[in-house]
Amino acid sequence: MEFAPARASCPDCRLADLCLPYGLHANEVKQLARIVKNKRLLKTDEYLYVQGDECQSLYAVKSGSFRSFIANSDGAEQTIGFYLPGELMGLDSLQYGRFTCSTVALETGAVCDVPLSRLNELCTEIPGLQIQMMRILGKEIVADHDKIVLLGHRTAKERTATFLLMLSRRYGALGFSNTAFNLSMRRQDIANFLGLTIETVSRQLAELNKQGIITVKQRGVQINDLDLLRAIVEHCPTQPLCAEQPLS
Amino acid sequence: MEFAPARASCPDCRLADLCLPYGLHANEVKQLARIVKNKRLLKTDEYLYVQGDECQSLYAVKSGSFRSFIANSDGAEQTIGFYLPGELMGLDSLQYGRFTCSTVALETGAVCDVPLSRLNELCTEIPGLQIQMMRILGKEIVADHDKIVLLGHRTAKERTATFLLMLSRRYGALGFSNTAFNLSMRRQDIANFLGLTIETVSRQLAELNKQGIITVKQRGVQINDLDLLRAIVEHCPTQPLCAEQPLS
DNA sequence: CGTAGTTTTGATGTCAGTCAAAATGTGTGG
DNA sequence: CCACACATTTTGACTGACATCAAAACTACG
Repeated sequence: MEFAPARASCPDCRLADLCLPYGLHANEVKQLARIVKNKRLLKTDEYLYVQGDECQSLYAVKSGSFRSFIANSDGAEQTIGFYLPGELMGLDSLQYGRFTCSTVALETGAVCDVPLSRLNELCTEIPGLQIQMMRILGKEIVADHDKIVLLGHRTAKERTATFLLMLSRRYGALGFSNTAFNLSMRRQDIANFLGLTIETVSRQLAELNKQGIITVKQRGVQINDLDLLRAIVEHCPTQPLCAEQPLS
Repeated sequence: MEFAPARASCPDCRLADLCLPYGLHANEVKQLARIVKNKRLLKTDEYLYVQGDECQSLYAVKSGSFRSFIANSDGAEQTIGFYLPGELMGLDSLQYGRFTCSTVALETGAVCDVPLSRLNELCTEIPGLQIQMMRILGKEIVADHDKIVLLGHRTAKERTATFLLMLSRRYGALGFSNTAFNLSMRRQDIANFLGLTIETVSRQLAELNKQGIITVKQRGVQINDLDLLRAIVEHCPTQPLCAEQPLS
């Protein structure tokens, strides 16, 4: 999903209010922009970083979408999450300075490279930036908690519906349609993320399609009845994956 | 689990190197100690805070243990995690300033109250404290990722073994035995955390007991063969719930 | 148009959930 | 110290949702 020209710097970036600059004054945003370097371009299936790599920078999604996952010694993967424009990747590295998961591009995309040492320095100079980092980290934690709830005691149907609502909300927050979008990930990625098999995901999507709640055709998804979809996850916590709301 | 006198302040606290003061100079620890107030005592089943409450403070476990969970409108719960001494609770509130989960004492315990506004101020004054906050937040995220892996594609036996290893590691890091300990949570809490039922957890523990790998008697657990227990989770990511290692 | 990758559909098996009851533990008052 | 009530844990029999295995249909790309 193309959103903003990859060359646009923080002060001109349409994603600024969803990203690190949120809440900063114009001159502070300029300071931040000075440390952000090398807007890196990635092709489909290209790795942004690999589990175990030393972390020099965090990465903000400029365009495209990404998948992060943890692999075990057998090569078996667990998808941890998907990243859309405006979201910050690599926060898991803050503990030891190494990435604990790998991140790969689901489609052609671009990221902003935010050097960690410079970011830490700037956080002491700009209190608002430190606050915003805390907000973003809190958001990541809440999103992860929502995933724990998702995987804990949900049926295949509830998981599938929750997944669609999660994307709907996030696309909407980005200014796109929240009822019609293309999935950038394969069925295998969705299934793995939801703790299911591709067959089960396929069957659940087929049934939602048959009931008329959604219309699926390969990667294309149209939500025909958001309320019915929400009703499926009704007996869910507070709100489905609420961490995807814009910061406010 | 009693660990240190509840009245001990940061500079004298045995948990300091597992908690916020890690990596700070003596005078910085004193500054931190000045903002930490009201060491609060809680009895079994007493709530520390409730989902939706406005967050004024983060809480560090001084003694005892705690369970945090998310409840939905039906009252159904998903346990998000357990907290042992030295761990910081309430990090999920950093996004919007409200707790997104509830936290309850599993036994008599004490917490240190760390006012959030003062902590933020101090983070700009003491760069090392800001770094340590980032480390703690990164640790929380990695721990949550491990839980996602745990719930994603694991069998009941693997989940149960992982749970025991997780506690073993954390008790060990605290200076206690990593092979003999008492569970402070009920079977219901374990089952809920692992995305299983109490019957299944009971059966899995019974089988591990029958195989001689562990000896369970109600709340008491003795691990007779750590390697066999690890072998059960062998085909797992990197290391089981590695986020529970001490910061180093 | 042909090959490889992805998704869908169908038939069967199994692990964990559900229902039910017994066993064990915990606390209270006499 | 015992008796009783209540909560927690264990054990057993049965069921069901999702996984597994297998093959067909669809898509994409050279």
